[in-house]
Amino acid sequence: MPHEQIEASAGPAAASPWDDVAVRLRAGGLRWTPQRRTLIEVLREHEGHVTASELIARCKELDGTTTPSTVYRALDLLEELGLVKHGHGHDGREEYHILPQQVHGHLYCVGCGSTWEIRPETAAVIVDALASQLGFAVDLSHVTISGLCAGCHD
Amino acid sequence: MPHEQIEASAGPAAASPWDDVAVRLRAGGLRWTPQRRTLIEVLREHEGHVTASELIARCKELDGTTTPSTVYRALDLLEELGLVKHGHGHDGREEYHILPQQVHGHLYCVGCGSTWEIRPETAAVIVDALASQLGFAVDLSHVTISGLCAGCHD
DNA sequence: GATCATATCGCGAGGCGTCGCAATAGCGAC
DNA sequence: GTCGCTATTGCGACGCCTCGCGATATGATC
Ligand SMILES: [Mn+2]
Ligand SMILES: [Mn+2]
Ligand SMILES: [Zn+2]
Ligand SMILES: [Zn+2]
Repeated sequence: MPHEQIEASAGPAAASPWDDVAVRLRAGGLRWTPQRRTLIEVLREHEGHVTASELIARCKELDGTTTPSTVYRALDLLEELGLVKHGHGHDGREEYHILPQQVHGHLYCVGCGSTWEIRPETAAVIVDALASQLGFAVDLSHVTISGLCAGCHD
Repeated sequence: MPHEQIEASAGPAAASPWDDVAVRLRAGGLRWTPQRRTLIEVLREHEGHVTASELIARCKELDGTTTPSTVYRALDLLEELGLVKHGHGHDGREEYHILPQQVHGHLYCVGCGSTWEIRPETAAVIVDALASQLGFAVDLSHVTISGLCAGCHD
C-alpha cells in the first residue's frame, strides 16, 4: 500500500479534533500509547452519548487485551483535553458525551424511561436562577434530572 | 420489667412515623422482621441525609449478621412507604433522606466539596421552568447538581 | 540505534449496588 | 400450639468504578 502517507497528509482536509491528540499529549509530556490509540479509534465511530461500558466493550473488540481501568483513565485524560465530557445517568452510571459542542442537561422519565436533552432556553432559566440567587455556577451537563414526562403524569 | 406494655401504650404520645411501620407492613401482607426492626432502630437515630453505606455499617454494629442486600431491599420498601427518599450524590452514590419533610434539591461544589440544599424559591423556578416549557414534572430531590459555588469561581 | 527517566499499563483488590435462587421464618388460620 | 403459604433472608455472583503497586514501554536525548 504505497503512497499511504502521502494520501493521509494530502490537503488541509476537514481537520478532526481527534487528529492532533497525539501531538497535544506529547506537548504535555504525556504519551501516545496503543491503548489510547484504540480508544480514539472507538470514539471516532461515535457521536452524542455513550456509556463507559459500551466504550470498553468496543475497545475490547478491537483489542482483546483491553483493560477497564486503562480506558477509564484515558477517558479522564480526554476529558481534561475537552474532547469528551462525562455525566451520570439517572442511576448514577457514567455516560460520555463525545465532542461536546454545547453542554446540555438531561432529563429522564422514570415512567417510560425516555430521555431528553434540556434545550438551551430552558437550561438558561435553571442556570440563571442558581447564579443570581446563590452565585452558583451550575454544570448542568453532569447530571440527569429525573421526573415524569408530559405523557406519563396526570 | 412489668408494666412495660402498659407504659408503651400509655397516652396518645408524640406519635413517631416509625411507630406504626409494623402495622402498615402487615396491613399490606408484608412482614415485620428482625432485620427491618434493626434498620428502623438505626433510622430513628438519624435526621437529614445519610449514606446507604453508613446505614449498613450502623446496622452491622447493632446486629453483626446484617447483610447489605437485605438493607437495600428494606430501604426500597421504606421509600415506598414514604419514610425515606433516596437521591444520588455528585458521584452517583446513594444518599437517603430520613423522613423527608419537604423534598429539596442538592448542590455540590466541585471546587470545595461543600453541599447545599436548594431553597424552595429557587427550586420553584427550576420546577416551573421544566413544567411549563416541557410539561415535565421534576423530582429535584433525586439528583445532586454540580458546579462551582460563589466562593470557588472568579 | 542505544540509553534513561518516568508516564502508563495490567493486575488485583475493594467499595457500591443489583439480582436470582434455595433455605428460612413471619403470621394468619385452625 | 401447630400448620402452611409465601414474603423475606443470606448467599454468591456480577457489573460498575477506583486505586495502589510493580512491571513495562514511550519518546527525548545523544
Ligand atoms: Mn436513583
Ligand atoms: Mn461525575
Ligand atoms: Zn415518560
Ligand atoms: Zn466551592
